Amino acid sequence: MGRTSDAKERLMAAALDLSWEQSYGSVTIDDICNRAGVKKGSFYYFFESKSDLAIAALERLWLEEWKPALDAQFSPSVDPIRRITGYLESIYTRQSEGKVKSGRVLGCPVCSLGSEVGTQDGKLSAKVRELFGRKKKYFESAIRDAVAEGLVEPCDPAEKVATLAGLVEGVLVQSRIMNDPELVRRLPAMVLDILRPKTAPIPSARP
Amino acid sequence: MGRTSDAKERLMAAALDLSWEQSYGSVTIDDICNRAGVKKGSFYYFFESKSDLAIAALERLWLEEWKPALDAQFSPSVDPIRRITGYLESIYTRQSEGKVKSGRVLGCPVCSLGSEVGTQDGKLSAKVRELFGRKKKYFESAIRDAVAEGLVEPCDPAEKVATLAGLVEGVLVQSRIMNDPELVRRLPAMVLDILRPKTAPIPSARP
DNA sequence: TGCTAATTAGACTAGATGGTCAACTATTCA
DNA sequence: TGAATAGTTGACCATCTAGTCTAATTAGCA
Repeated sequence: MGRTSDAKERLMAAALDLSWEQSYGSVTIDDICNRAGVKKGSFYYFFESKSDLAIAALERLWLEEWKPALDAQFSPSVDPIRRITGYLESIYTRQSEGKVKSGRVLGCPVCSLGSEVGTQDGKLSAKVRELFGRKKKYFESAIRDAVAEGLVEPCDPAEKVATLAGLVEGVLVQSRIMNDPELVRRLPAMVLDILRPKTAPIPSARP
Repeated sequence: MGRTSDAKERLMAAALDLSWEQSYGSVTIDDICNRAGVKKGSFYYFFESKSDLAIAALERLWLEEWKPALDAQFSPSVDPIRRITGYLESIYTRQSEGKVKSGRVLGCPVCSLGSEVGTQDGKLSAKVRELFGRKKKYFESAIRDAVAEGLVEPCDPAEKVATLAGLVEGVLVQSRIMNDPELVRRLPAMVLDILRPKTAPIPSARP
């Protein structure tokens, strides 16, 4: 009963895109409404505030993009080391596609947003931490499996993941600042240099 | 001739502090003026815009803080590996002091600012890149020296530095988002795990 | 078909923000 | 001492922005 609409979805997509292309703080509610083709009255019908919208947009990002991509890349049917390098390669693909489309390397939207609001918006940065926490589990599991299969030296998976996550996020931030996808391209090699697998990881199938 | 003032300095310091504690975009010119104890008329007497001020503030940060600290830490009289780990330890000291003072781990001000304005303010992000470029030279030189002294395996210093810089910036961003200085404390160990020095680095003198 | 709830349009307000300006004050040096 | 110079002040304006409110519209359902 009553009419239906995808305005809510469009608002979430617009908010995420704009904060990624520019920055969370510099994007106004009017900007978001314009990009989404939605009037402000509708915005406040669906969301309480920009922060509220951003939290919803992050959860949507997880469900629609990150989770499916991670589930596919970190499938237990894939060699543990290859799960990680394959994922990093897909990051490179996305980033250099973005550079072609928008002329810019945009880095990780969640990380940029998190760094920006980390000291201010409590609920929003809690959501950012939540997403990172979920993502970390994929890496931890891959490293645990790699250790179990004797592919890498025994180590504390949590510590290794802290190093890897730091490196990956850092390289993405650098590539955003430098507008250079080349850094991201080298990410798999950098990570292998940290993991030092005993045998060369199984390369991905050529499509 | 004419009256003198340190208002310009106070404005630069206030701008840097506020953008670090919060974010560049969310800090208004009024905020900066209030923190500096300066009226808006004076602001526009010294600077054309917030962006103009930020550029000046970054150059000041380099001259007053980064350069002296780096010159001391990366002195050729210090063991090359120890230059790097010593520098990372000093980062940890600063970050955990900040956490005690302000209750927050603030990360790297230049990196946060760079990530935020990277796609928008051309001149400002050029200044950010310039600062990173200068800093990189210290690391490259240390690694070249380490290779020359046979402390680490031969490698391309530029590539190694890209990895190290990515890791360091990434860990700082993560520590800001997580508000956890512990990550930064582990940074020297993470970096040693990448450099893999053949002999244990010479520990710093206990004061 | 018409009822009803879901959605939209868009005008409106209050306050924040960037930016200007002319008058004012302090300092220095000739 | 008194210009000339360097810096300060606060009022002022136009614009932008978040947020509100009401009347109109539309889609699902009986």
